[in-house]
Amino acid sequence: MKSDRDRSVRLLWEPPVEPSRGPKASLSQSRVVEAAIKVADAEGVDALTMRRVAETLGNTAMSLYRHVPGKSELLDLMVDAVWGETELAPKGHWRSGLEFFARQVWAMYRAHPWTLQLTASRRMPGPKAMARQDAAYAAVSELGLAAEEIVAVVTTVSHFVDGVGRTMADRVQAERETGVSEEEWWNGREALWEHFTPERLPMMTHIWNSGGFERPLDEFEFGLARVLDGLAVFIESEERPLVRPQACL
Amino acid sequence: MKSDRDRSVRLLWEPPVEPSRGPKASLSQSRVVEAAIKVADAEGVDALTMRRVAETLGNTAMSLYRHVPGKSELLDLMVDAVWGETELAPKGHWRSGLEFFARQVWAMYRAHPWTLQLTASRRMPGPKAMARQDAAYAAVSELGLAAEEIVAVVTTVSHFVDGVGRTMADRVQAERETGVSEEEWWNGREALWEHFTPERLPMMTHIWNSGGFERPLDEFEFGLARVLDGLAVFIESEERPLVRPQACL
DNA sequence: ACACCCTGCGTACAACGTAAGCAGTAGAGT
DNA sequence: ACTCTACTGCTTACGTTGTACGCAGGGTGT
Repeated sequence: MKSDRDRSVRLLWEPPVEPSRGPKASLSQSRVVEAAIKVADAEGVDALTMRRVAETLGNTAMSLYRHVPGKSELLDLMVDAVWGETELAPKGHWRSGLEFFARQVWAMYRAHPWTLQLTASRRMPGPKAMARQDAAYAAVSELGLAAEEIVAVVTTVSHFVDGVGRTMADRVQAERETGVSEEEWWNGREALWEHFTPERLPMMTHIWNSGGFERPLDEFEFGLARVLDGLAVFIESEERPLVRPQACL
Repeated sequence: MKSDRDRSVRLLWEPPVEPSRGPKASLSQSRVVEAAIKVADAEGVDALTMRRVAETLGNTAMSLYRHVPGKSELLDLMVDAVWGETELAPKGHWRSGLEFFARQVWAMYRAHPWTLQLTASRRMPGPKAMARQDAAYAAVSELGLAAEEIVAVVTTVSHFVDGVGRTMADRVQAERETGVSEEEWWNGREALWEHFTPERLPMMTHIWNSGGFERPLDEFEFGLARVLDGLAVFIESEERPLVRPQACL
């Protein structure tokens, strides 16, 4: 149990050592991870099976277990690998730093939506994900905030980006699974629209008639600007309103 | 294909009709949905199998298929049922209305975290979820916003709440699966803490040493206040900065 | 009384992750 | 050169999932 998770830590934080004895491996850990990421990118998280990954490498499922302890650890490695693709924010104003952070995470989510469909909790954090997190905290480190306020500010941005990302990821997955675009799909739901009466759903029919659903604002851009505005109110206020610790769960 | 989804629509929006012929059913659709929600609440989304739901009802897996077309439709029904537990906001100031909306959704997520672990896209929306959505739009309907701005404002709040909710849901699931609390689990990761050096992760070690991780601010309360502040800046500004439509995906 | 449409359920199948074990290979030690 | 042994890729098999199929029997309308 304990050793399992510690193996994950070693897997993520320490470079794999090549054995000196025995036949050379035709695969390697990094090649397995790379192939798995390609499969997830191209075919979605549901297609990410050990058999499918092995197939793209010209091997059988069980051969992967020579390089990766199990699927869970493979996911840990995949997630940290894609975090490595993001850039760290340059020094500057807190707002541009947080915005940079948000845009990097958003870009990562768009390139690899499957990361959002994996359970995040208790996933062993790797060095690249941690470096990214550290850089985000650094962006708001010189404003005289208390440590827990620094955490709260970055967390707020993260939660918003996660929220938009999840919606986007679900959409991408649905489009791939059905082969039907979002718009086409909803257009085909006549049976649903029949229930959209002004009596039942006054606001939604009004918005619909005004075209508010057809020409939506960019969810990420709009929301990010608002969230940063809200953080600015907090950060730049004279007397900061302190929200004190409280049971959260 | 098409008829499948239309059946979902009928399932959700039209009350089920009792057949007049044949033996009385010992189960009913609502009893199946109720039992499924209980299982998901108590044992998590992974335990939500047809066999397990049937077991709690004293039946076998296949007997459920007399009342529900498949697992996907059962999930549709479960999600709409829990939306029905939330209250609609009373009329009032936009901010209190949006806050009420956010708190209702948050309460629902806390009571039924599994809703966040289901893929949301293309899940057939039911009447109760729609009523809730309509009420949220109504909260900001009298501010002179354009239709697409109304949508964007509510969407921003939703994304934030979804983000916090997801994190919470993952945490709950992990605690149930492992039987180990979040704190205990991280405390047991000595192998991980060895890599937390000030050179590698300066901000995180600083925050750690300042106790910023031990006494965190309430993620939901802090973030919600910031998001609403940011929306206030937008809503109450003289000349509203218009973010025009743009490719989002 | 008959036909028919219900009911619940047993069996079966194709995925999935992965435990166990096996034959072959190539560097290390002598 | 020879053996030992760590290491390779792979086969087989198991338990769990959603659910298609079809059957025996029950209750209602005619």
